Amino acid sequence: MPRSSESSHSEARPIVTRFAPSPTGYLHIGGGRTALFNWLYARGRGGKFLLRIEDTDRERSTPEATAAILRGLTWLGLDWDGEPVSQFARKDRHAEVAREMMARGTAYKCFSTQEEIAIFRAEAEARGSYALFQSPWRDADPATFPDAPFVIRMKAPRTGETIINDTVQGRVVIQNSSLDDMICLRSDATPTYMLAVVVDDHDMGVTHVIRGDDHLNNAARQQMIYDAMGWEIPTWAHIPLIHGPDGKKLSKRHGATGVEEYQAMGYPAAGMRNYLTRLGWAHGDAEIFTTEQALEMFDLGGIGRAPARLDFKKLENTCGHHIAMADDAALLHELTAYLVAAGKPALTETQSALLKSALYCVKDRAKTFPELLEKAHFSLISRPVQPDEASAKSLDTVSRGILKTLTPQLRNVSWTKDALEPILNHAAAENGIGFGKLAAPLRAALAGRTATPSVYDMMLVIGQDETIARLEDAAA
RNA sequence: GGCCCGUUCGUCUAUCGGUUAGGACAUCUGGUUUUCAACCAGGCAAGAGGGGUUCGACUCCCCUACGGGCUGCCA
Repeated sequence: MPRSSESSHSEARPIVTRFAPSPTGYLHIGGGRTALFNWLYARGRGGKFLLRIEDTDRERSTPEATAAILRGLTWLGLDWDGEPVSQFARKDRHAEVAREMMARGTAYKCFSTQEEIAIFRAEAEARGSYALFQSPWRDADPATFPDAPFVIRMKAPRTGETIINDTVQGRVVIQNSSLDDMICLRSDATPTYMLAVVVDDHDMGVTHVIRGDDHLNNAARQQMIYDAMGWEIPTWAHIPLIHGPDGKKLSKRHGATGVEEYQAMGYPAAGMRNYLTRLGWAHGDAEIFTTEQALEMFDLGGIGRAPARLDFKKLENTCGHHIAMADDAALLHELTAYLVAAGKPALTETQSALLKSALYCVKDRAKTFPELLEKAHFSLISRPVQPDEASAKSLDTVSRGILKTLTPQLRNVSWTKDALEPILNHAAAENGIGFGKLAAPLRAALAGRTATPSVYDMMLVIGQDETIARLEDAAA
């Protein structure tokens, strides 16, 4: 089975993908990647990307979780077509399909109670074997039906095999004898996941089901429903889950698992998209690319079959490239959103303006927003500058003396690097020190830090008056 | 237990029977330097193990080991 054959469907039909999370918590990073793959595949081909909230589990579904998932997707820059579909709202349609399956003879009423099933399983276990539950009602005469609650079960074929032609996993053969008659409609007439997902995907016109490979086995059961209804089977693409650095399934103990946590840590969305796209997918040697390029390149054939591990170092590196590539205005805008997400104080107008003019000399040095802010610290502070412990050491008596004689020379110069350079070089030479020795107290005076952008850049960004004032403060 | 999927440098991966097994991140060394970075040059580093098939296997088949998933009136 050649993996390159992406679709058995006609190329003319527009592609429709979907992301279908259950609203039981925040958007997991793995879910975010699944959504991203679906989005890239559809959007890159002029197709539609739909959103469906699988809220049939009324116990665990919450509107807060739905809101968090939508926020997470929005932050990642993934937009969906139309309104999100509530699966629960479609329960009547699901029940209707279950009844139609009965009419077609591909489903039946089962009156076995949960207790009976539990006993059946316990007995099998006691014998040391494992047996699928076989309902005695599968071929029962309706005349014998009791007046009791029932579920509707799929009348699944007991022999033969079901073949999943998966774009990622290849040809997967499941023996029908290993599958039981799954419940489609519960005794309270609500649908199970297995039924609902098939009905909804069919009704929504989904052409490509791209989801985690924890659903690979489920695909066989779902395909049976497609067959039972005579519906066209979508193209399957079961992608491996993301694992933690230790190779185990990604969980809380590995650190952040929620997409919004990454926003709060200060990773730019574009970098996150790039990293997540490359995690488990490759296109030759392409590493750093824009979303437009990703849209252009993304294909199902490039998805690997092995689970990938999250690597924060590479995430940071990727994000660093994207911060450096970003447009200043856009970067400032995202930085502002980051401050909100991280619960940090917003920038004043003055700070925003100065930070924006400082971006050119800090953005290619930062991998995250906190780092960017730290590098740009000099542009955000106001006098008097409070030097940190390390930088204070370079403001000794000798250095202050040098600053004292240097400062007046800065009053009547044009404020350009070309004009400033000879003055600072001369000051260093005059005092018999290297430029590095002079730069240290300047950094302390201008930024209160030892690690800063170039002293020239800082001087140019904060301007002549502020520079002189800060130097005078430090020299005093 | 049964069934299904997976396994290339530490990590993400390229390779789709013939390559000195390539790139990126990380790491190490050197260079540049005004601190931190960035940047430049270079180094280290991989086909889980065992059987086949073949003139030739990372690539195809089988077994084993390890990892993951499913096996619910959860999704």
